[in-house]
Amino acid sequence: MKLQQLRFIWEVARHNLNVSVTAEDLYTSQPGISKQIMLLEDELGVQIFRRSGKHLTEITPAGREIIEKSGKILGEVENIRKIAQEFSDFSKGSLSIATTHTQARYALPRVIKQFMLKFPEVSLHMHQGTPVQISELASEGVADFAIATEALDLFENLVMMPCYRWNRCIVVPQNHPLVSISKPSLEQIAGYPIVTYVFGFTGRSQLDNAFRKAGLNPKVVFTATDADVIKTYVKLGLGIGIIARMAYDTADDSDLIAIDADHLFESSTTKIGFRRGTFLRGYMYEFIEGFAPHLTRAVVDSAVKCQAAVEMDELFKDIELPVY
Amino acid sequence: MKLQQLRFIWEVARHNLNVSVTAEDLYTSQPGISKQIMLLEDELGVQIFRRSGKHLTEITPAGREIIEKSGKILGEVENIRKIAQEFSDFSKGSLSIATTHTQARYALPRVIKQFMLKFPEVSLHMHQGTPVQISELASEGVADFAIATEALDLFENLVMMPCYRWNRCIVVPQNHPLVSISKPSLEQIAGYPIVTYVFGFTGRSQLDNAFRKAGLNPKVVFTATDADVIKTYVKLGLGIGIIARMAYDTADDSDLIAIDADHLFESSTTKIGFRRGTFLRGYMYEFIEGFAPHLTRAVVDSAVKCQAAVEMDELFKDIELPVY
DNA sequence: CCCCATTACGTAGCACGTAACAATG
DNA sequence: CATTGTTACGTGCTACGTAATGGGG
Repeated sequence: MKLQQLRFIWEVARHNLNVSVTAEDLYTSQPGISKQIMLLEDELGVQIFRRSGKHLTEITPAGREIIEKSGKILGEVENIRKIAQEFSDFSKGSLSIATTHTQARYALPRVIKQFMLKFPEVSLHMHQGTPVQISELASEGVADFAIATEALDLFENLVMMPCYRWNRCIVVPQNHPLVSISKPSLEQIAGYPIVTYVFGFTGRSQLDNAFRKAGLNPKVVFTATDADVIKTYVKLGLGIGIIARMAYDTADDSDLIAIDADHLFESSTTKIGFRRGTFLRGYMYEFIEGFAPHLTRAVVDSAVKCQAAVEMDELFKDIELPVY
Repeated sequence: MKLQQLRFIWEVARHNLNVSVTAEDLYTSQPGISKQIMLLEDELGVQIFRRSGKHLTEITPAGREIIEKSGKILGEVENIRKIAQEFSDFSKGSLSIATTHTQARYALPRVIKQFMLKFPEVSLHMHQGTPVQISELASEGVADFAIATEALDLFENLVMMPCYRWNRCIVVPQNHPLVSISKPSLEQIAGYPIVTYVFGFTGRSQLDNAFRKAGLNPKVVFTATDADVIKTYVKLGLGIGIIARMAYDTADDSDLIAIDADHLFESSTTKIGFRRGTFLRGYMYEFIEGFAPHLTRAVVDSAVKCQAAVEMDELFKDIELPVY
């Protein structure tokens, strides 16, 4: 049994059992992978993949378990690499963050800038995607951290911790009738065409909940995954926008008026998550703390130890989250 | 990074940093190991072992963590092997049990015999040793199971479950004055020279506790690790014996009289333990259940999931243990 | 002075790449 | 017929064993 054989079966499983694209992705030859897989199956005496003719069709039950263990092993191998680097040069390394447009555009710049100043030798990588993609990246160990408001809790093997709470604002063109109302109601808002986030993004579910509870069915005329696009279409007069408050910039968006909507919607919580069992470099702890000051190294270490969601709740019940 | 490199550093750590004996133990050459270790250190950019001249003197902090992770990896590799074998032929495999003389001689024979009948193709290996050695063997994955009454809870990474409770009896030669007393007291017993187990074996600690609580300091004239030796010396008239009741055989020991001692000592509990995170073959579950009928597959699986000792207690609080 | 790790060196095995082949949809 | 996995084959690397070297206690 070789580590690469384990990597190969794991990667092939990850690539929908397509050996060719796996090979391309790993910068190696397709027959090489094929052969190593067969050698492994031979050594173990079990089929890992079922074949029909010249296609891998599915993973056998044995294969499923073997691949799962392989994933653990590869994770630990990665940990060893990180440990070694941490001890040989704690200031050098890499940090890859998977996140949504909203976070990347509005919440992270300040933190990232500080981080880069403090750790100039750490190379930073940002992956952007949907909340689900983001979680997947972290859960597979491709990204060190996932930062998002939704979907993070779908993945069992992610340790995730609350970072900050935030709420929405309504953005309208300057001459809009809503401007004159100090605290608009849900009903009043639902009277206008709405431009907001796509479902599954940036707390969209909380937004839908509020309207549903009030028995309202507002007309959402346009959705986008990011506030920049939403604002653009609000400026075009397509409707009123509902976006995260941090996405409203007084300077850049001077032709739009923001109206607080704290009284209308439940606040949402943005979380940071990483794969359970990952070794965290020193600078990773510092990044987390830079992003969410209450997440000190000690708190993070405690969070890692939590198994059940209940324990996690217990841990954070006395901690005041920052609010934006 | 190669799996064998990880195995090498792990084994060297296990062998008190002596590369030569490690090589011998692994049936390979000493320079081979040396070189692979250096290659690994080179690749990782960290020293794993500290050297003074030509000796490995200690493990570096980085090495400590790396070796720990390597242990996990090697364990998972072992699991993959077991999984593969389970799926390719569930009736074939091996089972190695580490236990004390007492268990091997009195508790296990019946179970082992049944097991061998049911799984003739599983090769059985018994390791005998002190409770501490036994626990070590299981904790390192050399043995699949540890069965003992003492010391098992010293190892954090062992899942251990109670199997049965038992108590002691006093064995005396036929003409001994104690024979005429129906329920002797601790004081009466302490009046005679005592022959019993060595400290750390077969519930010896419980025995000491009972005397200490009663403010007695009996004269222990001879100790042994097993009941056979104890009985032999009792027969020689060296003193009265205190042994596990199951170690008294009506037929073989007809020249000795056994006196129940349930009323004098707390009962002891014999436990079975295995390394946390180990894949258990089907026949392993069956072995456990054969030994302790309440430890069904479901119960064992629940026990594996327990993290804290409290959860484990909770799990077993309603289960009636067999008593011998 | 013995023990033990490192260095030197030769070889056998194997992982990997290229090219040809076969099967599937 | 395009896509994809397997077989065939050659080669360069490397793990491993033997032998020689050097440091410590």
